Amino acid sequence: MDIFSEIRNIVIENLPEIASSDSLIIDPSRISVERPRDPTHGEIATNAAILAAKSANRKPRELAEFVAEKLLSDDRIAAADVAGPGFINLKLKEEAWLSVIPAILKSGAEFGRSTIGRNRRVCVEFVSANPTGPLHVGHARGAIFGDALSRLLEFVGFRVTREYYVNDGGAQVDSLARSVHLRYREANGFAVEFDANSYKGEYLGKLGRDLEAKYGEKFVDAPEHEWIGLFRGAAVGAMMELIRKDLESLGIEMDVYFSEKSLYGTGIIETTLNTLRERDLIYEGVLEQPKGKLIEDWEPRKQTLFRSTAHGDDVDRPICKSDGSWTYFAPDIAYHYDKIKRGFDELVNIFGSDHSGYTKRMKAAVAALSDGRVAFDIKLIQMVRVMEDGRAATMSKRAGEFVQLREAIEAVGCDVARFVMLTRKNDAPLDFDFAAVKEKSKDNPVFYVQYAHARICSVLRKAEQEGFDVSDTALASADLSTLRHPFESALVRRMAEWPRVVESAANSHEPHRIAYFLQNLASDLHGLWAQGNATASLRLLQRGEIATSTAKLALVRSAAIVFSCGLGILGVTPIQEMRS
RNA sequence: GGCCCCGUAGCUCAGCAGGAUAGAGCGACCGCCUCCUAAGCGGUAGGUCACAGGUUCGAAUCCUGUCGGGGCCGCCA
Repeated sequence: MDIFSEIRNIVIENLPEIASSDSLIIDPSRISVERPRDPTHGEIATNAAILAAKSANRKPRELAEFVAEKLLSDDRIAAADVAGPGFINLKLKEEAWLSVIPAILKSGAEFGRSTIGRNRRVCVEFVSANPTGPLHVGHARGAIFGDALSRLLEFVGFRVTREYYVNDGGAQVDSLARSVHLRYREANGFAVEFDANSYKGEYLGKLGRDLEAKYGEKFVDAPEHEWIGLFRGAAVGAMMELIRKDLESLGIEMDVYFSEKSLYGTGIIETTLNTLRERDLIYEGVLEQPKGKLIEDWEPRKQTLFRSTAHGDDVDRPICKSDGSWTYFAPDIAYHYDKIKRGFDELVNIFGSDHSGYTKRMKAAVAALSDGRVAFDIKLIQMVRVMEDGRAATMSKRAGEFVQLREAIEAVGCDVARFVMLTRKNDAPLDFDFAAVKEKSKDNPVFYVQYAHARICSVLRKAEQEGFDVSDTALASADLSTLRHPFESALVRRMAEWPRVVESAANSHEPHRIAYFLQNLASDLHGLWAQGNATASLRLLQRGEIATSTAKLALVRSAAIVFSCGLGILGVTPIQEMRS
């Protein structure tokens, strides 16, 4: 049940009649039905008459009056006034708002679920960190964002595949293998001599010792080609195991780990490129030197290029290096072609913001290979600055002094980490402040929301002890007519917005909206609660006032359901009581 | 030189595919516990929405340009 879409439907139903002879042509999606900022403008305002006036060839205000009159006949609408350039400001009967409470109690965690996904299949690719070490806090943001978005999309009716693209085919994993070899030599009693490309992290030490235990000194002085493949495989396997555990500690489970290496030597890349070649999107050519960026040893070279400019990119992109081997772009194209062939209706990629220059060519490739049929969104995740003692900690993977995800999770807990990471829009930088995040106060949004939920659980426990039937079925049939106070009304109206918040968050791929909504909901709840301190009649539990108390319990219980549902989308466990 | 993101209150940020007088938290100031969890609540102060044009009945929101911050730009992924 979404009261806003119901009202919206009524409004639209009442539009065609007035314009039937004049061929009403407006885009229904432009009609807004929403709560105005200013409460003096009613409770729900719509611009429908303003938009319709043009095609109906009538004056907006006049048309608005006409529609308003008709809307009044609906038994949910208490008042319909025309204001400004032709807005229709509606006031609903209190019962119409209150009906959201039994609706929530009856549908439980399903309240707000929608079908806008229409069972379409969407592939959400996220993390995809190179398998060269454990995840750090920066990766965690993308991981949490991707998982929360996946949950959100599932909630609105998409069939979601969570996917991790493992970059196990490039030069980086060779460097990794060499670093492991150094550690292996170390385990054999040799001194390690790292170079600039080495991964120096301690986490490779154990792997070196394991390999020493298995192979002794067999590969200590052996030529690289004898051990590189073996070491690379062992290293990637071990690193992916680390990463899998890190994700697990965040409550994330991927459905598919797709290996880049699996694309090589199978003809898949060649097939993909042939598909593009048939569309005249592959050619041999020479790129110009990028202006404004000095490249020491630049010389024009003939390369195999992808005509990404045909699909909106700024320059065409190389898919072969000068020695003829693939660039990273070639397997990437093949990988996305594979996604398309697997039948996804939509693709979403979560990238670090340093990939911003990569999005256009990727979109060009998907558009070309799917003939524009597959929707493709790329969300760029901005930096996380880890703050400790008021200053930013540094993160450098190769130097091995990055802030490991594991440490952060152990310090603050998975729930806190998840919520905090989702309190910013994806394209805004985020400060992760260890001190603030551990604080148990209003400054900490997680606790603020959790506290609201716990308070409700607390009063429900107490009510049960005092003999109330607090089951959802019992509360759903409560007489709610005593809920008249502004704080109670505010909470009800907030909950009524939940379904549309879910939809807008899902449509825009912005899970942070859920987090913001929950903070507002918590604020409404705490406000109501505190009123009970000053005014006895606003206390939720009142001796002897069974009907009144039951109505209030129904109100807050439905709020608890919304909290629980919203936190569930964020992947955060709602807690029952704050006392530890 | 080009491309992408960002610029909203002292600070950190929301603002829902344009809507009416601009929102929250923190910080500042003033109040609220013999009473369900004060880990909370109420109130006051604080903004030419970077700037200049344009589209529109209507712009923080869309378009163009300027300034400022960040990221990226063949043989790393």
